Amino acid sequence: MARAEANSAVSTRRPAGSAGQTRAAILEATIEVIARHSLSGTTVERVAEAAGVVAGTVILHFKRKEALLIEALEHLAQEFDQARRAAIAGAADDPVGALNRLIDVNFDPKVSDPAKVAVWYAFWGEAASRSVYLERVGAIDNSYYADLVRICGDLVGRGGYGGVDAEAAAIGLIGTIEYLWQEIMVAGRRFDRARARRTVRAYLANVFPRHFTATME
Amino acid sequence: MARAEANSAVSTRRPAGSAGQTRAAILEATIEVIARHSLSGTTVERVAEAAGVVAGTVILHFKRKEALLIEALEHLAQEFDQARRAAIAGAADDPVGALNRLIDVNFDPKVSDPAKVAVWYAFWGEAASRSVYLERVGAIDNSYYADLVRICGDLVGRGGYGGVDAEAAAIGLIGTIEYLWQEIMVAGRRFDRARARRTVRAYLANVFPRHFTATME
Amino acid sequence: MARAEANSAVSTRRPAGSAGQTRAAILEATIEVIARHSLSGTTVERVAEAAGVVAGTVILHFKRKEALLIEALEHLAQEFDQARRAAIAGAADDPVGALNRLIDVNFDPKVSDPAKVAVWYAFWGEAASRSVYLERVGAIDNSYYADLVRICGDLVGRGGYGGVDAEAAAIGLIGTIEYLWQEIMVAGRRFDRARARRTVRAYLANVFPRHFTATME
Amino acid sequence: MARAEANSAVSTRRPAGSAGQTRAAILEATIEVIARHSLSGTTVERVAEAAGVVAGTVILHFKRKEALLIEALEHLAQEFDQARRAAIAGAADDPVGALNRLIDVNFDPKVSDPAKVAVWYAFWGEAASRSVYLERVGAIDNSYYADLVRICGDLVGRGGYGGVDAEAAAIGLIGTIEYLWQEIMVAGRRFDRARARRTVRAYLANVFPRHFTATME
DNA sequence: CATGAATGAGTCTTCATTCAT
DNA sequence: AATGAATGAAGACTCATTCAT
Repeated sequence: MARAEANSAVSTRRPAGSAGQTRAAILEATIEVIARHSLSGTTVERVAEAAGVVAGTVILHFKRKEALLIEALEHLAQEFDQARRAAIAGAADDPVGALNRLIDVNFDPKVSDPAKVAVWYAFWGEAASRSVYLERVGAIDNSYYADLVRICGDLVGRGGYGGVDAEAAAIGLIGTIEYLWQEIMVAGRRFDRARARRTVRAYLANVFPRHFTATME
Repeated sequence: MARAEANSAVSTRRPAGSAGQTRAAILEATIEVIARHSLSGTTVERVAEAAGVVAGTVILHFKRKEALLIEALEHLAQEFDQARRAAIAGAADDPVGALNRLIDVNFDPKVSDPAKVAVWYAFWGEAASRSVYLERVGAIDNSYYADLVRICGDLVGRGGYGGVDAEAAAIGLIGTIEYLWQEIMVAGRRFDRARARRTVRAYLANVFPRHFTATME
Repeated sequence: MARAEANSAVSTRRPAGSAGQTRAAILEATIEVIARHSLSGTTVERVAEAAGVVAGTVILHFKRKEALLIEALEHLAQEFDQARRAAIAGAADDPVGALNRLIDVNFDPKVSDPAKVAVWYAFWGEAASRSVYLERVGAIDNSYYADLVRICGDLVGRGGYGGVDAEAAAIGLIGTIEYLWQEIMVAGRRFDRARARRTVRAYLANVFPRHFTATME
Repeated sequence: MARAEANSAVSTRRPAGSAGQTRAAILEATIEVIARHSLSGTTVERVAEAAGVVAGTVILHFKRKEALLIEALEHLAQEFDQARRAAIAGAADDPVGALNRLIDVNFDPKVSDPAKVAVWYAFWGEAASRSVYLERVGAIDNSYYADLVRICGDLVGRGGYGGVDAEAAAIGLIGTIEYLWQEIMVAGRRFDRARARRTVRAYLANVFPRHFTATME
């Protein structure tokens, strides 16, 4: 909130050669506004106000509102993707550690910020009728899915869980996390992250009892 | 509705029941339009066109657009709720049968119609910023959750699954179904319902191996 | 000016089933506004105000501003075309009479209304870069040209003007009239129509001395 | 312009003369842009781009867009005026030669460049509602008119064309040329200049048969 | 009950212009 | 002299809603 004012005390506007700063502020403001007003209530004016600029400035930087939304979505998608990818790096040698890190990252306050989660679901809600969104949202979800199936498969194989269906285990894991994310959207700041982590671990303990317990950390 | 047909033959009176018919047509049209254009692209005019009336008529019946949307959501929520409730009726005596019926109903083509699923997620996407939606969507999800926890708890107790966390098992089940519903939204008519049912059963087999197998039916 | 108010004393708006009336009023208003403000100064708002409606109503009837302009142009073009065509009907039998009637019609106050003339040149001014306008404006001018060449050719043949080039005579006639039309645009209400007619006849007398004199009527 | 290149090598001083060069480039670019996009489509940004500068620079040199347009019009008007004046210099002694030179200059590719002609009519189109334009465009047209009437009068007197109305002859000449200029605007590069010259001479031959023939040159 | 015509509040977008650098 | 960033006023168009018929 009130980003643009920061750089200059006297003049209300025009902080000089600061191109990217304004852009970034607008992008951040977009997330805020979508979270508060949903996609259908997101207007260029509201975004501008939240970014401390004027509507024209938003268009100046993003050409069209649609482009702004897509860029905001892409921004978010990449943030999620990178965080998850970092968490499961080296999963081949340590699937259990990878899954634990994945849980942590999914409920890290910075990643699963209520505003970001709300925005994520806002885009999902429009995805069915907007292929542009679907491509972005869908792409990251698909790669996430593939990674998890691989990790669960590893664990099934090496952990001696003969009867366990790795794919179903992975889907159950994703679904469990998603269910809890939906709670974030509803509960906002009151969401209990520790309990959420415990619930996911309880889920994993149900399927892989020799490698997980609900109360680990 | 049956009444309306009765006097369409003689018609000594004004087209009785036509009011209710129009209302229903508009409500149906609303689902169609939201599915195709998302909430932000749903206009009274588009709904009217899909229902074969003019925009004024839509307002005549629902007073405000917002009321129309809420009623459409409520309609959908009740449809889902009733179908699920019917499926798990008598769950106390037969938790396994209840869960199997629940799976079937969740992937019944009438219940999980791509359009309806898309609309459901569209409302979810706006729920964070519209408490009206959240109440409706949230309410049915909560009662659904409570029912499932109870059923899973029953199964854990009676089935001798000592180590299994019933709550986590229920959440995993809901999440698994939800994950597959998202696939419906993406895949539309191409969605493979049989495979979806198998996946959910595989999930249940992972947690309750002595009562479920992936390929049951 | 203030067309719409005429039909209803009490209510400021909504004259009932009067669809075409409003359309016509807007079209007339468009001519007025273009004449006063030129094409680049013609806004939907100004047109609406001149027509006694609101900007949205203009769009309601014409969908897009561009369509309104094109329709206004077409309206004008047809008016000119019909008037001229009527004047030269039966030219085959009486070329001299046809030319005289053509002169009269071209300087008839209703046809060569200063506003209409200004609008005509406004469209000409944009025609070079807007093929839509060019097609309309060009089409009527071409047929006009062809008619005149034919009539002059007749007169050359039957009148015994051996040395006269009919095409050049026709072009000179069109050009003379056009030159005087430009004066209308400049002089507005002060334009001397009688003198204009005399000038054109003087032109014809220069070329066809045995059939025309400057001061005929 | 030559000076600028001279010090581009050493450059002990600031790029002298660059100011005037930029101004000229912007003026030229303005003609280009108006020709391609008409007056209503001419934006400072487009002009700037065509001139290879940014929008701010255009304003820097001309203060206001309106001033730029007026200056461009004045530039054009003077170019036309000078060319025509040069052509009819010495007309008193040789009216026939003056008229022939006038024809040539009017269809000289440099003078009647399609872009320039389009721009000329673009200004005409707005002249009715912009007195600034009317003054400029009107002024040159008036002096042109007066010159031609004088020349034709001379020819009538000295050439023994007793019955010919000099004023009407002059107006017919101007109108003929104008008619052909409109063809330039429509036809662009495909315009047949030789045929145009022939047509004008045919016109003069119609009026002054003993001094002109269509095919002279 | 239903419609067609109209409204007016908003929304996105364009564009001339300003100004610090 | 020139630029890049920003502004703000104005513009076209959308859309929920009103209302006489």
